Amino acid sequence: MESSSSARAPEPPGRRPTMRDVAREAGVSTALVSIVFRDAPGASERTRRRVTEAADRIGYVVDERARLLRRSRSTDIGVMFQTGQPFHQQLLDQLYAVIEGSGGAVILSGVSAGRDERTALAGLVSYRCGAVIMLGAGAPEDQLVAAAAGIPLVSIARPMKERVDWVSSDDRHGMIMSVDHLVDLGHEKVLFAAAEGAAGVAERRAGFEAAVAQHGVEGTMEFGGVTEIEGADFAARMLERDRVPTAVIAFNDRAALGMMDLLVRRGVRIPEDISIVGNDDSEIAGRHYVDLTSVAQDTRRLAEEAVALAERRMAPASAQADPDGQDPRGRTVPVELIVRGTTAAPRAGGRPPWVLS
Amino acid sequence: MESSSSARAPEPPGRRPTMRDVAREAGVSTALVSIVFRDAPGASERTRRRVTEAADRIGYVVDERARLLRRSRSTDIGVMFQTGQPFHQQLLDQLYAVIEGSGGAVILSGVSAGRDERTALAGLVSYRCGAVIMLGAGAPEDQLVAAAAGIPLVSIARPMKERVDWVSSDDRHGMIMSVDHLVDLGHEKVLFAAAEGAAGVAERRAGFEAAVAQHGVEGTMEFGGVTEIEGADFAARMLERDRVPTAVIAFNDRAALGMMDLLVRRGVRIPEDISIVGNDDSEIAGRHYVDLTSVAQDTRRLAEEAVALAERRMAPASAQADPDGQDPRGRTVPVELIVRGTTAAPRAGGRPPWVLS
DNA sequence: GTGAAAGCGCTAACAC
DNA sequence: GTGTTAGCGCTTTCAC
Repeated sequence: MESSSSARAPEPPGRRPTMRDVAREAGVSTALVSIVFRDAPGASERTRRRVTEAADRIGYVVDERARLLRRSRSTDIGVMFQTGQPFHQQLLDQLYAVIEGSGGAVILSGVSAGRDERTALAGLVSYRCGAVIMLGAGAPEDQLVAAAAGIPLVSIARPMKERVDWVSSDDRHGMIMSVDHLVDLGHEKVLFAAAEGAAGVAERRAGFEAAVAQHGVEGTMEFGGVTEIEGADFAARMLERDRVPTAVIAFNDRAALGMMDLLVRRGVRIPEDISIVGNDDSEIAGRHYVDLTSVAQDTRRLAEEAVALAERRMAPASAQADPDGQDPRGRTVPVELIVRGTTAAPRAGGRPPWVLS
Repeated sequence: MESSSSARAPEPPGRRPTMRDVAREAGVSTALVSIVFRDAPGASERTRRRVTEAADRIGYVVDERARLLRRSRSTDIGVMFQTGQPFHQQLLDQLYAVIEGSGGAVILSGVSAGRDERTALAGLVSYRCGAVIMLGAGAPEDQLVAAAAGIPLVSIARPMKERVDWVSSDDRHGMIMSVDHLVDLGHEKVLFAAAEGAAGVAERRAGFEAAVAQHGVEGTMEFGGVTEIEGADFAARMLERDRVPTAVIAFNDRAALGMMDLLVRRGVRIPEDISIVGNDDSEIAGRHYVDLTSVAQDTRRLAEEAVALAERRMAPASAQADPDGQDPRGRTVPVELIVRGTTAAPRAGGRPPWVLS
């Protein structure tokens, strides 16, 4: 009893069909089969059909390994992402769409607790990707460059210094829009719950400072973290004080969610007692029962720009778009403030002791 | 000005170093280099070091494509996962650990809005994985088998009928433990907010029915969904009724979270007014400000079993562990009930109208 | 331990 | 349009 195969696909004893088998079955040459499967010019419509039908009949599937090996200069794009990061997953979706939409292939490599960025990059290098797009890379630029062993790198959501291309949201402007919005509502004291070491911290701090200075309102920055639990802890600490701000800008939606969760449980009403602004506009922010005002990143655009950058570096040097040499390494993508239910004008004489007098 | 390379890695004019280059640099044969990089027997410790040092010097990285192509029977394991599914990401982490920990390689393929399971599988097939592990596959078994084109399939968290191996948590038992726990606390009327089409629904329903029958308590099943928003909607509908149960078992943690969120905002206290049990024990359930009683899945064990199954099918037919032919297709992994703060004894004459009289 | 040689399945250049 | 051919970089066998 044969128990090794679990499919009904017609499978000759152990061996997978190759192009040669297809050629024999269709009565043509292997070169023709190759042309058909590459969608290259040089075969009539009728032959094409004849070949694909023969391939289907014997269950042929093109062998990507051989294909890759042969066209030594690969145009596949490697993508390094952090497992469990919702935002990375959104970007992944977009990258798949952009790259595969234009006929390219993507090779994934995850970063997790037991698998660092160097390991992830090494895997990608061993597949000889034409370029690698990194989502939220954390390692120092030099290490990344070294691990990439000459393969061009593009970083999303993590600005780089000089040797790696990057594309990132306009965090500075997002922060300015957030402050503008809160000031428009009448808030006079705004708190930015920042983070440390996270992507875009510097830009957001700068934007915050510029905006509060411009409006002449009181702005303070504290550490609020990037996860739900850090946000919740931050909110708990905040409630222990004598005075609580009327408006808080969280570093991201996850932290905002944690804050909201704890505040609600403590009886603080949002937005009656306090206004909250998130960052990222993650999928959860839009849910009707969360309804969080947030700065939306344009993930589609981020993906597009990153792929464009990657393809530019993959292209042979002769085709480099910028012959002047000194091309900009970074690009910034516009963001948008999505106003939802967690922000409103501060209530005159709100509800002490929650509200800053 | 040379602007094509973004690394300082020593890179001979355009060409990447190959094994031959390493052999020349180290003054040995290519066969020896191959032995060293495969960790195969046949080289002295001294030679090994000489070779690896030479490789480092010229920046050699093994070419996985060629390697794969050459050893035609690949033992790489393909993993198909849904993007944006937190639980899949946890499994992914474990799979990486288990597979790479034992010297194997994993190839990822994501399923998202614009990329269906057939496409994801096709990608894996074209890389000639030795086996594919699917996380939460949704397509009908026949379609999956057809798309796999003869490559053995293993499904995690989605029981299959007969042609595909699977491993799944013991959902039935998890449900029984949940009901037992609530009954122990004194609840006499329990509601199961089930889902439709989700993995393990049948098992959970069966477990629920068996448990309530055994305890002689009143158990009802309704649709509660699998996402936060569905959970919140469910809770809203629940509150509109005259009588509200004292204990609810959510289909998963995400739905439980949505329920809790809405209930808290409406002033219902957990667990004073109502007890909630989740399923999955996702990372968020353990956070102190959520503190959700939940049925924990053993992701490590799920990964291990799946890999074992995959490796068994990859092995040549002669080595099949079960020569009797009729081997069990599915395996079940024990779960554990993690009791946290969202469950407690019902208060005598709770707080109408929330509590079922 | 070494070197030579065959070949994995495909692509691409060439002559027909 | 078609067939022939030479590798891509590696693994693996074999005689030395």
